[in-house]
Amino acid sequence: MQLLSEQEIERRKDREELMKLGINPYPAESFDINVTAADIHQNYENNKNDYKSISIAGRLMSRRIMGSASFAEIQDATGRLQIYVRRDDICPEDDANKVLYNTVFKKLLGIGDFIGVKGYIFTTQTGEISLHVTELKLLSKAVKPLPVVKRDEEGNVYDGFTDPEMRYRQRYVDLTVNPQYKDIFITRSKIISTMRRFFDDNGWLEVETPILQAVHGGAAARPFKTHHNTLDMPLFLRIANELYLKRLIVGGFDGVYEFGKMFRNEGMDRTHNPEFTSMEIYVAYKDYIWMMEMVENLLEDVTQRIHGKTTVTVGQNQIDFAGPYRKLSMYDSIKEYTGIDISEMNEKQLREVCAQMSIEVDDSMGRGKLIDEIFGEKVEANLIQPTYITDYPIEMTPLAKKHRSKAGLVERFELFVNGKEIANAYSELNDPIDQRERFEEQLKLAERGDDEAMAMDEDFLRSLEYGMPPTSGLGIGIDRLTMLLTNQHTIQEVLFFPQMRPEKKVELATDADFEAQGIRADLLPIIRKMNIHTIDQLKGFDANKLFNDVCGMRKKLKLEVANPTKEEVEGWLA
RNA sequence: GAUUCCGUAGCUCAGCUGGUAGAGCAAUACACUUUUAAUGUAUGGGUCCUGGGUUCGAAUCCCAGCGGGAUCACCA
Repeated sequence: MQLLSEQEIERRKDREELMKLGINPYPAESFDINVTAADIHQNYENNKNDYKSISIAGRLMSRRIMGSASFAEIQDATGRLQIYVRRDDICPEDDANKVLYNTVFKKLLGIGDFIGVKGYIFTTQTGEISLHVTELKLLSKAVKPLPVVKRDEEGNVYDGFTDPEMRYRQRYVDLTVNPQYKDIFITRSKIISTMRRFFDDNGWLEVETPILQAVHGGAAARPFKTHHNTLDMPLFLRIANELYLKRLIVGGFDGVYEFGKMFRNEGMDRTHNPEFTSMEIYVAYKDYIWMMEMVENLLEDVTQRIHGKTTVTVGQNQIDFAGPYRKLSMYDSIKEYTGIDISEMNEKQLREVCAQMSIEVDDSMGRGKLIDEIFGEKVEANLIQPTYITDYPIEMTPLAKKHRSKAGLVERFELFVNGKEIANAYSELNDPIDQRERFEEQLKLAERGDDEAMAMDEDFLRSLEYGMPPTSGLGIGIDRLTMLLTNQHTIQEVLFFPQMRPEKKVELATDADFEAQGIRADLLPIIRKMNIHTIDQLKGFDANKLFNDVCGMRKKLKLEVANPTKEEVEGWLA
């Protein structure tokens, strides 16, 4: 049971009328098309002979009716095409009433309906490439009115469909009336397909690893918890897939990668969605130095493919993805942007530095976390052009190998672009004894109250004990990368269906529900008109008031039905 | 989670210090054979987010709730 607006009722009537005329508003058979709107606009001028017998389908997006001829626009997946519909061209000569034009096209079709049309392309007097329609067929009737977004020749938008809530909740409407947003998703798809091809060309294998994990490892984050009935055990939605991909390197693959959803049970805002897409890749016999060059080649390839060049405009900035990128160690970056050398400082001294800079810290933070806070506060936002920050303190990074020459550091880099982290990579830790100690350090942090500290994964340790070759690993957040390359500043714009709170749905009572309460069917229009749509609303009334109001509304609506008796109304509320 | 702004017709939005809700587009009806966001004339369309409170009277003021945006905190 749903409440319908005037226009929705009207369109449902149109649907019925079409059926009465013997026209199926939802025909089953396919409608063959031989051209797209974009093709016509690009190629008609130079190949006019090729456009004399075309068949195209799309959604009716506007109509301008002038008596026995009309202009309208249809929109297919590639864009819009104006169509010219003339009564005597689409109606059979023996139909005196010209039903297809006068009734079907003018009255029973509306904006949003899908139609298929055949005819020939011509150019109107005002110079618009248009389709002169000789055949018209309804393909699907829309019973909800589409918002009408208008644009003039300068591209100014009138009556835009702009409310973010409606755009995200009803993405299908957004994509229909704001087709420019499709480009974001097309680019997103190209980013992924370009990366996939790049990896495949190198002989690395695309793999899939478990999303349901008994131990959630590989990252510092709070997980979603679920339960498996047959096993009667808790399972977690993965927060990372790193430990599984490394098991595959142990198993003998030279290179494995996975594009996949990760799930983190944390805050939501314009850069965080509870599920997000990550790409992780692990390549054997390589280190993080090698990985830097690989990332440069990868991002050059991706930006070339989507923009035809390596420079991308993001907000006010022009960012160049051609390598090599600037490299700066974590300590040097802090020195550069704060003037303070923290490389030799212990936890206590770091706390003092944080206090000086009025950076908020708490007791659960160890040395690594404190450095990360300083970096996040003072350095990160300054890294506009692609910059590798390298050589992180060991405390921050339990899965990376100790630095080959610098004590207390690990071989890790993060790539920062436009002030945001885009990629994270290590020379992977493959010493099982060292790895166990690092996990134990994490457990100590957990005891101090760090609820994101990593859990011990015994099976992963066992795999390392069998031996993992030296390996370099990389993770890239696909949503964030897409935001960057499409110049969007919210993650919701690069996700088709960002997570939203559920829409509140009021359970409306049906006519039968009201009749079950003893209300006569002929009184129902009165009840509805009084905006009583649930049994609870009805029962909230005082019998006297309800009796008076119903009789009053009957009079107001001038309905030819008998008033209920006072006893009748009391019966409804019983 | 905190702060703040917002929620009015299918869509985009007005609505002043409280007095029975307005416009444009869309819809409906009539006229119109080459129009370009926008032809003309007429008509219909509302749970002013929900629930309380103040008041003779609430879209408007107050409180609570729901949903969303923005900023901040945490996280990728």
